[in-house]
Amino acid sequence: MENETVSKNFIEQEIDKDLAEGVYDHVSTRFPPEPNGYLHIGHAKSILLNYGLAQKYNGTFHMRFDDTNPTKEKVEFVDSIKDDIQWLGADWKDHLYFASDYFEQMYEFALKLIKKGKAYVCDLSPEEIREYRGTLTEVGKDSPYRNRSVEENMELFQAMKDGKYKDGEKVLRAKIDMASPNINMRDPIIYRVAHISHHNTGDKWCIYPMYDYAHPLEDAIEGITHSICTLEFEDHRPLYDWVVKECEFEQPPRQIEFAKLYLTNVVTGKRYIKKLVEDNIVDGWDDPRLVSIAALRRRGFTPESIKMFIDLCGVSKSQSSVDYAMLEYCIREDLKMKKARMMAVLDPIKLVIDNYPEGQVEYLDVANNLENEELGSRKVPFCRELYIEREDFMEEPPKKYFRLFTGNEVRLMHAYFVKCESFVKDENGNVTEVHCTYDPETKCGGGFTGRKVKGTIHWVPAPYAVKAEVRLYENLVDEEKGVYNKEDGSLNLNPNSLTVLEDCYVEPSFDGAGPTDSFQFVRNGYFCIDAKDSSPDALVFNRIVSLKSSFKLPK
RNA sequence: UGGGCUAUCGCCAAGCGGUAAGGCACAGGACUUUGACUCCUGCAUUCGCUGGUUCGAAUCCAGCUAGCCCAGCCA
Repeated sequence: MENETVSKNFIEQEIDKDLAEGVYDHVSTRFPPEPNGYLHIGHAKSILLNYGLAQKYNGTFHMRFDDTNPTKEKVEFVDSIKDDIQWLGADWKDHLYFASDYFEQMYEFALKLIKKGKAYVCDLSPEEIREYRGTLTEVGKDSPYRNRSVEENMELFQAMKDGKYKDGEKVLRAKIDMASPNINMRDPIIYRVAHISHHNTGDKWCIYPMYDYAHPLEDAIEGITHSICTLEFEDHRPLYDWVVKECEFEQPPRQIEFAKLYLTNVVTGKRYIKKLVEDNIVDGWDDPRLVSIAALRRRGFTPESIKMFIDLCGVSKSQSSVDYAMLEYCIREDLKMKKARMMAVLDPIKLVIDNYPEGQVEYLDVANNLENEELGSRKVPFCRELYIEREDFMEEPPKKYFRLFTGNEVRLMHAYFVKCESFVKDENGNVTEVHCTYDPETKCGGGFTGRKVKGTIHWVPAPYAVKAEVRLYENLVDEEKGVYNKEDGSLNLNPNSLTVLEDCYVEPSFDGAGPTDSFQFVRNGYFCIDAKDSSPDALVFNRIVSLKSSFKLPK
C-alpha cells in the first residue's frame, strides 16, 4: 500500500549536495507563518514539506511565528495556526519561536550594520522613497541622506528606537545599490517606526524590522540550514544572502524556493479567504466551502489524506494548479479502509415490500466496512416499509439502468433481493411509493446463488430512520473565469454553494456518532457529521466528496 | 520595455546526453453486498518553437515564443 517515491524532489537533491559537499552537517528547517490569518491547504504543503525534510534527514523542525508587523497580527491567529499544524501532525517539539523574541538581537545587528557603514537612517517620505527607487526599467537614485556619518546614524537610529519620531518620519535602510536591476537591492528599508503595541512585546518597541532584514536573521539565529519558501521570494534571495553575510554568521542558512500549491476551482490565498470571511460571505474561517485547514478538518478530511495529497502533488518550481479531483481521491483512499459505511437517503421515496409481514422486524448484522473487518458490525433493522433514493427508481428506465423499475429485481444492500411490482403517483405525477416483493431465499450472507441481479441499492428502515438535515457544500468557485477578477477586484462565486436538504433519513446507527466519524453512503459520496452545527434533532452532514457515480446515460 | 523564474499527456510530475517513470482524470473489460472498491487493458514516435553541436538531445548551445513574480515604511 506504501507507494515509495523513487525519485527525490529537487530540494532533496540540493540538500544531498550540500551535505555531500560539507556545506552543512545537518538539516534544520522551519515553517514561519505570519499570524495574520488561518492556514489553508497551500500552507499544508509548506508545513509538510519542511517537516518532512527535517524527518527524512534526521534534522530539526522549527515552528516560528514571523510576527514583525504588529498592525496585522493577532493572538487568535497564533492559536489557530498552532492547532492546525498540530492537527496535521507536524511536531515542532520544543522548537517554538517568535521572531519578536529576537527584536533585541536584530537591533544589535542593525547597530553593527550602521557601524560597518552598511546602513543609514533616511528621512525621505514614503512618496519620496518610492520616487527615488526608480522603476522596473529605470535605475534609482541615491537618497540625500545616504552618506550620513556613522555617528549621526547611530544617534538617529537610537532616537528612532527611543520614540523620538512619528510613524513614517524616518527609516533605517541598508546601503546596497540604488542602480541594481533587482529592485529589492535598491537600499531596502530594514526598520520602520510604528507606534503600535505588539501581541508579544507590547509597547517595548516602536521600531519594527522588515521581513527582508528580519527573516534571514531569524533563520541564522536559530541555525536553520535550509530556508524553504515560495517562488515570489526568489528575487529577495540576494538580499537574504546580503544580510547574513554582512551580519557575519559563520554558517549562513540557504534559501530555496518552490512553487506554491494552487488547486483548480477553489479559493486559495489567505487574502481572498480573508475577504470572504470579512464580508460575511462565508460563516467563518472554517466554513466548509473553503479550503482552509480548519474547513477541511470540519469537512472530514483526515491529516493522513492531506499528507497523501501533498505527497502526490510533488514539489517543483513550475507554477501549477492541481486538479481538485486529486484531493478527493486522497480522502476516498484514506477513508475507505478506516471508516464505517452507513446508509442514508437524501431524497427519499417510500418502498413497501408487500409480502413482508406487517409489524415484523429483523435486525440485520451489517459489516461496518466491507474491506476492513476490524471495524466490526452493527445491527440495522429491516422491515416492510423502507425509504430509498428517488433516483433509484425510474418509471421508464433508459437502457443500461440497473436499478428499480417495474418488473426488475435488485438487491437491497445487506438484505434481500426485491422485485418491483408497481408504483404509486400523486396528483402531480410524482412517484410517492414503490411496491415490491422480496424473496426470503436471497438474504444477504445466506449463500443464495440461484440468480444474480445487476443493481444494489441502499435504503433506510422508515419507522426507525433518523431524520436529518443534510447540507451539501460546494467549493466556492467560479468554474470558468477563475475566482478572482483582477479588473474590479470582485470574487466570482458559485451562488448555489450551500444546499440544505431537509427531508433526509439516516440509519438509526447514526445516533450518537462522534463528530469526527466519517461515513460513506449514496454511491461513493462521503459525508461526515458537522460538529459545529449538529444538534440532537438535526444531524448535519457535510459532503466532502461529490457524489461520483450517479447514473449517467450512456452516450 | 529592466531583473528573476518556469515551460514534458486534460491535471500534477519523474527524467540530469543513450533513445519518454508514476499518480490523478478519462475510456474499455472482469468481479461485485451500491454502477463503488479491487483487478486487468488503453491513454505523449514525443518533451513551447526554430536552428545548431553530437553516432545519438526532453536533456548541451544559440535565437525566439508564452506564462508567473518584482517598483509596500506587507510577509
